[in-house]
Amino acid sequence: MTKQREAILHIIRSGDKHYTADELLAEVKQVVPTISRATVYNTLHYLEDKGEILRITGEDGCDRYDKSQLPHGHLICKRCNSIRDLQLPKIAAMLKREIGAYDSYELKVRYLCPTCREK
Amino acid sequence: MTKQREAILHIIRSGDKHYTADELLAEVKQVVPTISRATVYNTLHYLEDKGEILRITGEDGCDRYDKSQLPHGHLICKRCNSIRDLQLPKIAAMLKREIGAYDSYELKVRYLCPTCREK
DNA sequence: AATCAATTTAGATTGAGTCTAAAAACGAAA
DNA sequence: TTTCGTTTTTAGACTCAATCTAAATTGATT
Repeated sequence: MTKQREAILHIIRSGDKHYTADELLAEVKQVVPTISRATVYNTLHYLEDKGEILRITGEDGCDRYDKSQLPHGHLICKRCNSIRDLQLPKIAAMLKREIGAYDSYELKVRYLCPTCREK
Repeated sequence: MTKQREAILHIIRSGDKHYTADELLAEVKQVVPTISRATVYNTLHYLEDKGEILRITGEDGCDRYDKSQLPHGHLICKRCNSIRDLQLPKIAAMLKREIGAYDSYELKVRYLCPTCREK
């Protein structure tokens, strides 16, 4: 585990933020200033393959990353594109009942987040 | 309704294929050879706003379009990437109960399709 | 220390999707 | 049908997240 990968994983694991690759790049640079964009993507793919993190394909055309390994859905604000985790324990049982065997699911719900609703 | 929009909507509505913008462009050119890429995107956004079609954000970085207006999920084969519609009537009620107000949802389930399972 | 494999780096490249400004098509009203 | 204003289409330039490349660096093993 190189210091670059260590730093990226540490940032993703601390807090509940769902980072884009560019946001991560900016953060990691404070720890490893010479890090390049390619390394961030490289590391994200590596961690995704290992099952350490989860990729969320965004509707605004850029992916975000989630620290959680547990299956869950996402609430995505239609105004600011912020993401919040959404636990729906009954989904898994429902899918198993309706489909039978499956590997994983991805559930994205578009809504207006509390912050944007106030404006 | 212009002939370009008519043609695009007709292609989407005939069959169960989930087209990408580029696939649609190629198809529509056989009917309206002068059509441009911008018109395809323009029309897809127009139809999406009107609720005539549904956009599916793909994990491979390009969107696909679904003729159905009714909210539903998608079964995506992990081997051949084929897409099948998945009707789960109980989802909407569950989401409303858990979240409250929301705009739309997108549910993608990775699985092994019957055809690939045989091999 | 020497060597080979894995990783990082900077910058170029790709490609789906967007933007722009001019041309064309459309619709209403006289 | 002509006129006039609005909407749509068109070709091509542009954007930007993500990928690719090839050279440099780092790491691990003996």
